[in-house]
Amino acid sequence: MRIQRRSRQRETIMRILKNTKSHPTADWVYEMARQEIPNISLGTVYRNLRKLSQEGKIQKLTLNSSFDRYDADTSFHYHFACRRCGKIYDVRPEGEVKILKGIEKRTGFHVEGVKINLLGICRRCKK
Amino acid sequence: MRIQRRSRQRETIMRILKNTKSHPTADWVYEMARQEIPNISLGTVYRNLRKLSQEGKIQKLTLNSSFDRYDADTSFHYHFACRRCGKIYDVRPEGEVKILKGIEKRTGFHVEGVKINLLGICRRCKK
DNA sequence: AAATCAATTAATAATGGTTACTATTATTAT
DNA sequence: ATAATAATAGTAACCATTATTAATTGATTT
Repeated sequence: MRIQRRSRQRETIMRILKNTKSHPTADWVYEMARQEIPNISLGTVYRNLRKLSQEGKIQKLTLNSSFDRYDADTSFHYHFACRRCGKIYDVRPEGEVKILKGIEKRTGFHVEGVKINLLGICRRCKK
Repeated sequence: MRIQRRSRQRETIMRILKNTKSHPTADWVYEMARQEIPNISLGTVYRNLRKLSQEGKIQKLTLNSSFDRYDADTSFHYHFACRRCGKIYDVRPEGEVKILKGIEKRTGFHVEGVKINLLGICRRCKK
């Protein structure tokens, strides 16, 4: 496609994603979008999530192999999945960014992207 | 199942995985196993890969969302996927292990597992 | 404002990796 | 050898995602 055209569906999907921190699945976005656009198609949700992800406006998360999640926060951060409650938490990086330089130096690879996924028990479930 | 029983199929799958560094897919393991056991079933491959993974004898990698890969090296290390040639490289950790302590300290989470997946261009493809 | 044209959509079929099912076979203990 | 049951082969089902297609819609041009 040459020209980007606006559509109510895509803008709704983008707004839904921006207004949540829950790292939702495509199906969750679909259900939310249906409350505004009852006859929106699931394929439309997937197509726009893919498009937005390719444009770098959102981030696609592949935490487990069963389904993908989406995140409107495109800044560099990690994701922590609680094994008990299933919630996905954001983890802000602190000094970890410089490890990438070390990896590049000793491997000779050009590192373009890093995904750091943590699994464990969140603070709330520990109690 | 209560008692673990031996099977030629599972032992073949385990040996195939141990003898490669290519982080193969289930289908690749299936094709290799068929050279020894021509009528082995793809379901058997999947079932045993899952079982071996649950027992901690192998590692399941979820690099992208389309299919899983398997690794008989269960030691802690990262994976680098070359965007051009598609090869998966192992990256040995150096000082990075201590970042987990920092993450645990500042989040209060109990971190049980970490997956670090890198994407970029490998040294060979850079030339 | 009407016409135009391609991007976008809704609806649905298809895809592909993985899992479940079931009758049969194989392994281990007795 | 027999009994008990784990494991298998073959196949169907599952399910998230993608592709297809005719219809619609949004921006641009006349």
